[in-house]
Amino acid sequence: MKVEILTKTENGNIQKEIIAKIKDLINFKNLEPGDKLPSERMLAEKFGVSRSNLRETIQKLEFYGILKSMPQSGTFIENIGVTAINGMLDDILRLETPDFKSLVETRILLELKIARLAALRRTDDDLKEMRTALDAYNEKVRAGEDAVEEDLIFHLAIAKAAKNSSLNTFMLVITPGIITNFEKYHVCDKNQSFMGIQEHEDIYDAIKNQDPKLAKAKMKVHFKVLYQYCYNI
Amino acid sequence: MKVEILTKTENGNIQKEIIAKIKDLINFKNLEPGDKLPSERMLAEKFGVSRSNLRETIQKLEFYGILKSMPQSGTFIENIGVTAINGMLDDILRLETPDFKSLVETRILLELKIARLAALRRTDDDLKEMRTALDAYNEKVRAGEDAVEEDLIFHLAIAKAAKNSSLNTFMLVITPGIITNFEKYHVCDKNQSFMGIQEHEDIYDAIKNQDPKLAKAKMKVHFKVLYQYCYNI
DNA sequence: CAATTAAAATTGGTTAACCAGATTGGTTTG
DNA sequence: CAAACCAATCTGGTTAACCAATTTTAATTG
Repeated sequence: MKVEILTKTENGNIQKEIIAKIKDLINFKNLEPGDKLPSERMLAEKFGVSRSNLRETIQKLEFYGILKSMPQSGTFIENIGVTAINGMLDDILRLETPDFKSLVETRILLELKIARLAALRRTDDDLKEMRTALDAYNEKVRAGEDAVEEDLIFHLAIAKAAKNSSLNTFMLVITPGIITNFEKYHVCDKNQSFMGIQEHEDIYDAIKNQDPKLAKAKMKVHFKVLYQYCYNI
Repeated sequence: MKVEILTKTENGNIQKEIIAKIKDLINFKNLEPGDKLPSERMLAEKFGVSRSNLRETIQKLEFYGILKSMPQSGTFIENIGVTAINGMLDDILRLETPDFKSLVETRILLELKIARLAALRRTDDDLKEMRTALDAYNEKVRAGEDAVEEDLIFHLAIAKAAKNSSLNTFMLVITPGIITNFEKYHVCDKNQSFMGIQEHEDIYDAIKNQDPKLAKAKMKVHFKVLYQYCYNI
């Protein structure tokens, strides 16, 4: 029931080892925020790992805002306190690969908010894109074909209309794991797709009429089956 | 008002160019899901970029579940339809660096859900960790010192208790941007910290008593000031 | 002795060479 | 003729050499 996302299954362990060693370095050597880390070459040798692996790990910690590499200068500890850094590093080390349940739970949360925001912020162009996606979906379903992709496109169109780039990014990050599991466990069968037509139209209408409460409610209906399924798996 | 997160400010543009070229390749050469991409060396030359840049981009698309590299074998297109891939690639290309407003909006959404889940799922160990973090926070505030870090640790402890790894990851991803902006715009002044003591205690009590609704409500109170601030910036 | 400047060493980033394993095509063999 | 096998080749991953810019050091000069 594990999903390969947000963590590299391969280098994951070696990366975690490196992160732990960096944490030790910061604590043991009493490095303070703003201080410079030893050079990549030195650290790679000290840790007994390749420089490329070390660089990948540093990039990951840059992504989490803990380190910052300056070209031809060095890698620095971001200007947040050592307590916070320790807490975040512990969390990163403890992070597991999200299971399907986590993904679905999170997706529903995101999509409910997105529906609300989309109803509030959608432009006419957004609406047009949603309509196009929805038509493509309906056509596929009526033809009795698989429409998981078209479904996805519709939901991404809504996300775009919500005008929140963080939410958009998270939707994208979550999506592949969802799709893979859908296909693996055959979550979407034909019947559900047919029900989906009306549910999608309801969501679309609510967003069109700029009714955030209704949009969220209709999205909730849409996810009800998925929600229950996810909790019985 | 831009935050350096979720996108590399530097190689961002070159990466987007590469992604666009990969998209063209898939569409123009009619590559289907499951197909193998040309080798890294070939693509690097064809695109006129360095192999390392190409590899970084491929890893990013692997992260989004669009490509999959197999050692000593090749890079393959994941088994999702070409429509979905096009939609996702478009989205990735359009992704902006989240602004502060997006971050705060998303953080509040995540934290409200997290508070609810934590109240439902917290173990006694979780509670102990939260208590420790909270004590550290209170002490700092009462001493008149800055307590942004201790605040963060407390919130991360709640997130841990929510037992949802996706939500945990997203909190971590969002956090650095929030901290940076907090410091930049002096969001947290001493008065707010003092109010924070009671607010935090309320959240803690609700989670301790396993009252999800109250936990969410108290978290909402806690974020009210931030929310308003965020919408007036 | 202090200020200046130039050169040498150090830095992260990039490029090219190398590696082990998977793939492939042709050859051999039953 | 088909199946088994082996070597040449191609693959992503790794390592080492290289680059340009920065930082440090030391020599020079007023």
